[in-house]
This record gives sequence, C-alpha cells and structure tokens, in this order.
Amino acid sequence: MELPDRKMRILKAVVRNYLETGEPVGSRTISKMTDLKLSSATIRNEMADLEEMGLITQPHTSAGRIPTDAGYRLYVDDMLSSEKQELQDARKELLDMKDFLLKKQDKLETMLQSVARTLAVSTNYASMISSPTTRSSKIKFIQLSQVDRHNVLAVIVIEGNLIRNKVIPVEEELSAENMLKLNMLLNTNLCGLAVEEITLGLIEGIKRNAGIHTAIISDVIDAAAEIVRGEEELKIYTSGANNIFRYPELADHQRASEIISDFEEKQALGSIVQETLSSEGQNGIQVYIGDEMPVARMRDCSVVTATYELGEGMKGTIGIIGPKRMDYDKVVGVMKEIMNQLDALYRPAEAGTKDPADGGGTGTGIRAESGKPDQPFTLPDLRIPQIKRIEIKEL
Amino acid sequence: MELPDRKMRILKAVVRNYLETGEPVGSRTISKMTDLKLSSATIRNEMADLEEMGLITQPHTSAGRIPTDAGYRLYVDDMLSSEKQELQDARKELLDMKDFLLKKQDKLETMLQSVARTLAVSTNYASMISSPTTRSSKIKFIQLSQVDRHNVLAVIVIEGNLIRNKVIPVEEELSAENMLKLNMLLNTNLCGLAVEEITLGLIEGIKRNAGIHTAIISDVIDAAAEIVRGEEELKIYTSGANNIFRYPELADHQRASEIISDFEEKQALGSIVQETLSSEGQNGIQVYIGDEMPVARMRDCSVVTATYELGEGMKGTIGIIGPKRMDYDKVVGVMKEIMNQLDALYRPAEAGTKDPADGGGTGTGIRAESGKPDQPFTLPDLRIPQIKRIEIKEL
DNA sequence: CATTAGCACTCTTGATGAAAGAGTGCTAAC
DNA sequence: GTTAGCACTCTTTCATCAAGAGTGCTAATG
Repeated sequence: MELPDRKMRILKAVVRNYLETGEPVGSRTISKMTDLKLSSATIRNEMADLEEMGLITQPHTSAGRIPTDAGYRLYVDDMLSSEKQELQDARKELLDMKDFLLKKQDKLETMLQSVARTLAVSTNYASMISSPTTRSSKIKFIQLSQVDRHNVLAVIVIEGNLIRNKVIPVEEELSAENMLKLNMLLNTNLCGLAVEEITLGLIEGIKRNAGIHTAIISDVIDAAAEIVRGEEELKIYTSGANNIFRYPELADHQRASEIISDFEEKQALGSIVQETLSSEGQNGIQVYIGDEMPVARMRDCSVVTATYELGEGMKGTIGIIGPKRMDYDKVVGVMKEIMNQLDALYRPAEAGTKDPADGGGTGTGIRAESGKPDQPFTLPDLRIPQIKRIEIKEL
Repeated sequence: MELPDRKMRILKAVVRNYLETGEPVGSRTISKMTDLKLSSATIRNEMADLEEMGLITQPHTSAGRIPTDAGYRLYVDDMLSSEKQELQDARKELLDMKDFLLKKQDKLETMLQSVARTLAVSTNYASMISSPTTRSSKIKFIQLSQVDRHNVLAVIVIEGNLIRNKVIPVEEELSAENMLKLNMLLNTNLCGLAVEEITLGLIEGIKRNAGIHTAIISDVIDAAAEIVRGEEELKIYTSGANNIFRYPELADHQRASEIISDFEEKQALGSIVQETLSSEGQNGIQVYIGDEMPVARMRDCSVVTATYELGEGMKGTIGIIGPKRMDYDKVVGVMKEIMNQLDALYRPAEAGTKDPADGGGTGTGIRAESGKPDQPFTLPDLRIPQIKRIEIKEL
C-alpha cells in the first residue's frame, strides 16, 4: 500500500501518540505535534480519508481516532524496512541489563528464564522464550549401564553438551558382555548423526545388526532411540505476565484471565513458537498484530517474535506479548540487542576459560567445548579398547 | 478459645454464608438459615457479642457481618478437629478426576504438573506443588565417562530412579585407567549413602584415598559431589492462577498483579513450601489464613497446604491458594483425596507390570523398581570386574 | 431474664439529569 | 488547497434522590 507522504506522516503521528497515551487522538493534537504546519481542520480532512482507507477508526462519533490493525501494520512495516535511529536508543537503554544477562548461567534452563525476565523488565510487556530445538544437533556420545537388576540407564549427550537420559526397565539383567556390545553398537551407528536423522528404519537396521537378538536388547534399543527422537520437547519460559495489568485494554477480568491462563498453560504460546520457526521474517523479526495472531484468544494483543540461534542449528524463539498499542520501535530494538547478546554469549569468545559448561536439571549445558571441533565417535578414542590395560585384581 | 454452643453455631452460619456469597451477611439471613428458632433481633444481639470478641466485623455501619481472620481460624480449627461428613462428599466429587490423575506419567515433571492442574480444576482455586526433596534418598549408582577430550560426563542415579547429571569440563583427557579407578572409588564410597550424608569432610577423605592425586581428579570429584549435594533445587509447578479472577476481592489490578507475579516467579511460593515442610500440621494439613501467610503480599489470601510423600522420604508440598473466604471443607477434602491417590500411585501396586519408569527432562522417574529392595552398590554386580571376559579384538 | 417487635438511623447502591469537555463534519471564506 | 467557525454528538463527571438493607436501641412479652 502506497500512501502520500503527508497522509503517512499523519498516520504515524496518530499511531505514535496512541501508543503513548492509549487514548483516542484528535485532530488538534496532531496539528500541534507534527512539524507540518497544518490546522486541525486540514488534519481532520486527511483523517477522514485515512479512516475511509481503513487505517484508523473512531471508537464513537466525536472521539479521536485510533489505529486499526491495518494501520498498525503499515506503521510497523515502514519501521522495519527503514532501520531506524530510534533502535539505537532502545539498544542503549538495554545496555544496563547487560551485566544481568551476561552472567554465564551454568544451566540452559536458568539462562533462558533469565533472558525472559530481562525482556519483560526492559520492555514492560510479557515475554516468553522457547528452549532451542535439537533436531539438527548431532549425537556425541551414548552410554548404557546397568543401574540395578531391573533397570538400565541410558544417557545420551548431544552437541552443545545437552544431556538426555532415561531409566529403562528390563525383565532380566543384561550380561556385561551384551551391555558392552550394545554400547559399541549404538555409538558406532548413531554418533555423529543428527537427531532428525534417526529414523525408524535405521533403528530396525541396528536391531538386525545386533549379534545377539533378544527381546530385551530390542527393547533397550527402542527406548534409547526414543530418547533421542521423541524427547524433542518444546519448553517455554515466561516472565512478566503481570505486565498486562499496565494496559487497561487488556486488564479487564475476561481478557486478563484468558491471557494469564494461556501463559500458564503455555500451550498457546507453543503455537506461536511453531509459527515463528516455520517462517522467517524481516531482519529475523516477526510482528503479529491483532487478528494476525495464531492464537485466537489473544486477538487483542500483538506479538513480536524473533528466532535466536545458539550455534550448531539450535534454534529457538523469543517473543514479546503486549497490547496492540505496543511500542514496536523499542521492542524491536530490545529484541535485536538480546539476540546479539545471546549470540555473543554462546560464541566461544575467550577460548580456554574454564567455566562449568554443565547441565543438571534438564541436563543441559549451553557452551560447547571451546573452539575445537567435536570429533564424532571413533573407536580408539573410547575407553573400551583401553580397558585391556587395566588389571582388575589391583582393586 | 471456647465459645457457647449457640454463638458457635451463629459464627459458623455467618462464615458459611459468607463463603458462598462473598457478601456481608445480616441477622435476618442467619435467623432464617439456622435451625435454632431465633428472631433476627436475638441474632443481632449475639452478633454484637461476636463482634466484640473480634470474630466478625462489619465493613461499614449497617452492613452485614463478615468473619475476621480470627473468625475463620476458629471455624477452620473446629472443622479440622472434627472429621466431617462433608469431607466424604468432597472426595466423591473428586472421584471423577481419578482417571485423569491416575494415568501413570512417565516423567515426574509431567505428573506433578498434572496434579497441580487437577487440584486447580477441582477446587477453582490456584494451586501449586513442589518437587519432592531428595535429601534423605540414597545414591544408587554413579558413573563418570569421557565424552570427548575436554568433557567428562557424570551421571548419578538416586533412589526412585531420579537422575542427576552434569558435564564437567577438564583441562586434559583422563586416562581410561584413572577413569575406571574414579568410578570405583566414587561408587564404593558414595553408593548407599543418603544425599544429605555427603559432607565436605567425606569428599576430602575420598580425594585423599584416590591413589593418583592430580588436580583434575580432585576437580571431578568436587563436581560430582556438587551434583549430589548442591542440586537440591526446589521446583514448583503451578496451575489455575487465573482462578483468582473468580473472586472479586482478589481481582482488582493491584492485588491480581501481585499474585500473578508471585505465581510466575515462584519464589514466594517457595517460602510457603519451606514453612510447610518444617512444621507438621493437623492431619498433615495446614491452613494459613490472611495475616498468618508467610508471604506478605498474599495477606488477602488463605493457603491450605499438605505434605505428600512419594515413599523413601521424598517429601514435597501441595498447596491451594485462594481468597480468605475459601471453601475450606471442600479444599481439605480434595487435598486428602489427592494425597491418597499420590500414595497409591507410588506404591508398587501391581508388581511385575512393565511400564516406562523413566525420566528424561528433569531426569526423573517416579516409580522405584517394583517391590524388590534396591541393593546398594556391591562390586560383583557392577560391570567392571566382568570386563575381563571381553575380547576386544572381536570388534 | 431471655426473647422479640418496632422504629429511627446510617450507609450503600442505582438511577437520573445537568453541565462540561472533547472532537467531529460541514460550510463558507481566504 | 487551507482554514475559521459553528452546530452537533457523545462521553465523563458530579450532584441529587429514592430505595433497600441492616443495625442498635428501647420497650413490650412470656
């Protein structure tokens, strides 16, 4: 949609003023705040045109105008296409949070929660962040071990030192010999593969390759494969849901209750995440306004989302949810800054520093080992061949 | 506080009526609803007495009366001390949820979330549940393994098949020999001990016992010990926060925002959990009314908490948060029923059933292996001595 | 002496209406 | 094309008023 310059400037003025005040904005206000020297009457004529075009509307006769979804959309598109000066300001504003954010969290979970909080605090909107996908991450290491007679522990380490584990119940104890074979079998066949490459067919192949073919071994292999494939669980962390009370248009019982509920259940947010991941936006940032929202119950809101990447294809989504009259400029600025920081945080900046790159809890570390490339599983590196050297009697 | 029977009945009538309606209740209403045949004038006199005692109060002259915190307290104490008929009803009401709840979740995390939701749905209040403590649980199994040159993976299995893990960064690769020694060292020294028994002194002792004493090994042992000791992280799951909008006295912006915020941050809830765990209440159930709340910002609420136990000393807390005019009878009933079900769920009812007693995510299964007692670590059972039998060349 | 009927009094709630204010659309003038 | 002026509309605010609910007190009653 192309708009004459003057109309565009008036539209922007209406939007910007409404973003600030939340009140319908009248012609007199616009006449005073813009630098084009026009009287309120002229503005009124232009506004009548804009209303006819469906860009602004008035809640009732003789109230000021407020932007429609289409009006917001035009405003946002214009903003996104011209990298603005204001963005710089927003970034500076966030700089203070840097220390807060930059503290390396030893758990991915904690880190994500911290990012969510930072977003919420620095924007005064509700925020969310999804855990990164691991579908395209490669498997580094698999280990099965007998915990007790009836349980086998399977641990799988993925690129980025994410850990997945599971206790697999078994009918009878596996012999140590079979256990070793299983370990080697799984490591040689699966290490170096991406999670998404583990198919049912592949698993069947491995089962056939297993020299001894008991039902138990089959079970264990299935379970192990399931950890890798099936565990692709989307976790979503949220913060600042209470910020919706700052915006009267969202704060009535009905709406507030629905939004809070969506935030608690997190399921609705999941569909926003999916939507975002599946479609790349401008500058990596996407804006859903009102009816464009994937979630019906949030039609009174806008969402700004972005896809972050922790290297090695671990992608996730961050999002800001607020009223339609959201400060889009600021939010987009903050968003970009956060993404920069996430990037810097992950990149092995100072190689050789020793920091706990662990993961308890969800079992997840956020730093890969610094710099040096993982080498996929090769026999000589694993401990099994070297076992020869051990004399058990010593113990 | 001892109260003449008639006054007590009037107090109860006031409380009960106010719980239902949320409106101040007048003398005429009481006169009609109680079975003691008294005119409103008499009730008025009695109510004036009750007010003087500080059990009820009136919002303004010429409004009805509402209970004070002390009034609620008397009511609740009376209810808790006499096991009531109504409780039975509440339990029956919950029976429908049974199917929903009884589905064995393969993850502790999912199960806890499900319990929280059940509580919230069946009571129409906000609910929370804390993850069980593992302080007194015993360690079953420890395993260190070299993931790649610069990372050692430590996995620890605790009673109930809870799994803790961490990737420990190391300066240089450990020899397979040292790795084996470390494994045996840790297993022989720590298996069978309760988490809370792992002291700093014990760790120092183990370090001294390690034949080879390099800095790396010391680091690894420290890290392993830290997983066990330090990871005692209280996780809290919540549900139904939006239920507060059902109760006008909590639903104004100020209060709602605070409560929602507390529910999201979960920190405040943590102090309620601590408070509950440290003091056993009547029937295992505790009620905090208004000012009795450990959390200042929730002074307008009441909380009913209970301590659940998943066997083997894994204790946690469930809680219902609602307005002071909460349906205490129902809540206490539901609470007891949930506790029964949790108990039944954990108890190995049908031994021999094969169900996934796993844990991904937080790495946590909720069923111990069925029936048969764990045997703490013994050398012959572990795979290490048996390795002799393997011919590596075969591979 | 406990209970009750009656009554004046207080306070909230809801409805009504008037006045003020903000903003528009339209017309006519520049 | 722009602007001043004006009538009109609609919301918001405030005061007033009547109705209703509930109380406390007093006096009457069994």
